[in-house]
Amino acid sequence: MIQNVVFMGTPDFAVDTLQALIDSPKYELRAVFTQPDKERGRGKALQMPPVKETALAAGIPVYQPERIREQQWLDVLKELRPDVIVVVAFGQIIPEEILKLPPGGCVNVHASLLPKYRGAAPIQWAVINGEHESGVTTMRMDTGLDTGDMILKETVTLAPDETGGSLFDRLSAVGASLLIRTLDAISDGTAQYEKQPQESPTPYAAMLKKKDGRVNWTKSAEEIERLIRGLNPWPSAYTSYRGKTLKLWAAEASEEFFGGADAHVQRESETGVSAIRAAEIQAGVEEEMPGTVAAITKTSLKIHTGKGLLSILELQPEGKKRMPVDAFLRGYPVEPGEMFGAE
RNA sequence: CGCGGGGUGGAGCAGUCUGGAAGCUCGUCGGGCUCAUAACCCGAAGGUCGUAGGUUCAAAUCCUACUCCCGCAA
Repeated sequence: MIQNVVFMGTPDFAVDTLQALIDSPKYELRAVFTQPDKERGRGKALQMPPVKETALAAGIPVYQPERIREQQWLDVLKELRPDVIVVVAFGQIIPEEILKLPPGGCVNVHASLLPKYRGAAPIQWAVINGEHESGVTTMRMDTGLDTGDMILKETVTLAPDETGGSLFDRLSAVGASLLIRTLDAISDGTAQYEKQPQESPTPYAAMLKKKDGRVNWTKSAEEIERLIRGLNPWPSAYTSYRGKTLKLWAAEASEEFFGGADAHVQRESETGVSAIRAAEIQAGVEEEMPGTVAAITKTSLKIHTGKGLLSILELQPEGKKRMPVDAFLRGYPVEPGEMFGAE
């Protein structure tokens, strides 16, 4: 039987789950732990984490430890006497003493089908890697990173045009309901704990850095397209054009080729990319280099990649708003053979 | 006071430095051509040049303040 709950979380993803707890009549939310306010935005103004805003609006006490592992916070938690601690994207490693404190344990909501995509950015990486399905897993935390015993799981199917943002929203909602069901199961003693395998079948889903969004044009058009979707809306994929940053918001891989390029495609599939590429370089066919403009019409812009053409659909020049590609082409006369991503 | 770019007909841009008739590529509307078109030809409408004030014979352009949008950084 559990009643008293303490919540730990920080970003948007945690808000749906927090709200579900606030709305739940069965559980009493004793306190919310979140990261300290940080300087954000252009003005350098101090801004509170989304979780804090939601908690304050609901009148829940908020604690913002700089370091949760310090003794004082353990003391605070002991006094709160939580039956269970719910952790959703908190952003700090929780020490073992706290993990062991609540009788019901520390329950984590993770946005992937564990053991796949352990780490801080499972949503984006699932899209980037072209997964056809992903989901949310709840688990009882242990000292490893996302390695605890799994309790409940819910699968969602990824749409062909799924973006990091759209999947984020869906999994956020799924996570909220899954957590409540998980608490119910723990509370009435029906929860089943399933051990995870030691090894994850996927690479660790590391926190995304701005730099991860830089497009490597030697990758295939499909891979680049997935990167653009996975990093939309944050941190966004980008390249450079005429010395300025150019964000890419939407694109599609295109098998379409033009004019004499058809011959190259045929040969590429038979003899391999590198041989053809070498021959082309030798022949001075620079417009075939990855990153160069392959074809332009009034409403489309196709760029050579390591494999196939990438048709840009929506982009955003530095200092401008995002715009569809046809609008971009009206004001920025792109030349065939011009290079993207050159610096 | 973190750094920087920008606000010009419906869209995207040029023009600002070197003040002197509002421009380009599109879109829209009307007409023509075509089997056909996000094609081509002819014609038209549509703008307080972000706001307020200042300098000047004259301001999109120079000066001041304000406001909104965006990129970087965090």
